[in-house]
Amino acid sequence: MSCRNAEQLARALPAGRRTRQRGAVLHVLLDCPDFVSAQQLHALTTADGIGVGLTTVYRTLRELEARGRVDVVRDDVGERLYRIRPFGRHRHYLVCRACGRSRPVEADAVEAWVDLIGEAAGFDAVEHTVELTGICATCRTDAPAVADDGEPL
Amino acid sequence: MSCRNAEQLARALPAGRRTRQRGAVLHVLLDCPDFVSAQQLHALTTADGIGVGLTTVYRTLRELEARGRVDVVRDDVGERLYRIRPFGRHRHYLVCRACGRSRPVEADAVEAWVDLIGEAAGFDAVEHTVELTGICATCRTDAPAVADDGEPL
DNA sequence: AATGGAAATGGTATTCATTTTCATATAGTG
DNA sequence: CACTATATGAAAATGAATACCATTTCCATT
Ligand SMILES: [Zn+2]
Ligand SMILES: [Zn+2]
Ligand SMILES: [Zn+2]
Ligand SMILES: [Zn+2]
Repeated sequence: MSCRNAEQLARALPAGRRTRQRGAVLHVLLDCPDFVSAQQLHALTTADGIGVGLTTVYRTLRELEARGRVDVVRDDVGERLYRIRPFGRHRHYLVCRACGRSRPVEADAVEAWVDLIGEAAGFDAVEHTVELTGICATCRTDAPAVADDGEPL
Repeated sequence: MSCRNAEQLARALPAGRRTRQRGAVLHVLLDCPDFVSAQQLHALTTADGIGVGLTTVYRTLRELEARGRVDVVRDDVGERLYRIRPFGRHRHYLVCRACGRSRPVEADAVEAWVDLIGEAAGFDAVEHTVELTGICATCRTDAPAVADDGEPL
């Protein structure tokens, strides 16, 4: 596997200690253009020969999530999928249900809306989850255009 | 348990067959002002003496979800929580992480945003999940105002 | 370089929501 | 009433995520 910008980001992640395992998870994560599950990460590190325990993978991801270095979505089964957060600010994604490819979307409008709603309701520490899924143009033309069930949410 | 408007909505739910069990689940659901889990529903119907199998509860909920008669959120553990959808249109909620109470929020802005994003990206059948959590005014004054971890998403 | 204690690791066992299976019961029609 | 597609539900399976805990490793200090 090739390394793109591991050094920069690895240095930008002031977690607890610098261990071989955390490095491995980060390394793999940095080379994943799309969302991956904990299990996939575990398999990938193993394939790399670095071998990180499943427990540690979960722990590292939770750590990263708490520090806001990854974005998290859930697939249709409820499984958590992780992706390195490109910049300081968090992002929201539009994920294709057919091929799984995702693209970040411009969500300033939503961020503003969230602040407004929270304030209006008198809530503190408001957090939000926003997920978009659909069928991308490529998959629509490839596949028989069946929406599986067709019920738009 | 008292029944509020079971008749109206029960008639408004053109599922497959009209069975005692589906009626029971609906009945309980209609009397739940806040989100409940499948397990809770199962317990409630049992407490009512109506006794609906857990399998059937799950099946009924999936049915209701497919027909858009319930809104669904996930708690922090990933567990699904259901709530009868007040009107035809789906709603989004602001849920208190401390007491669990929820209130629907005005989300037209988000609905419009979703349409825009989906169209711009050339995606079909775009679905969305929007969840807001926070600490309500009541819980803030009651509890030691600790944000648990304090990291706003 | 040696040390010591706190932090991190990871194999295994466990939890627990949700799904599958499949034998039985029932709604609804004629 | 008989008949059949449909629904039910107990039990078993699934699988992500967590708990446990003995062992290892980082790293500030001597
Ligand atoms: Zn696609
Ligand atoms: Zn956001
Ligand atoms: Zn509250
Ligand atoms: Zn919506």
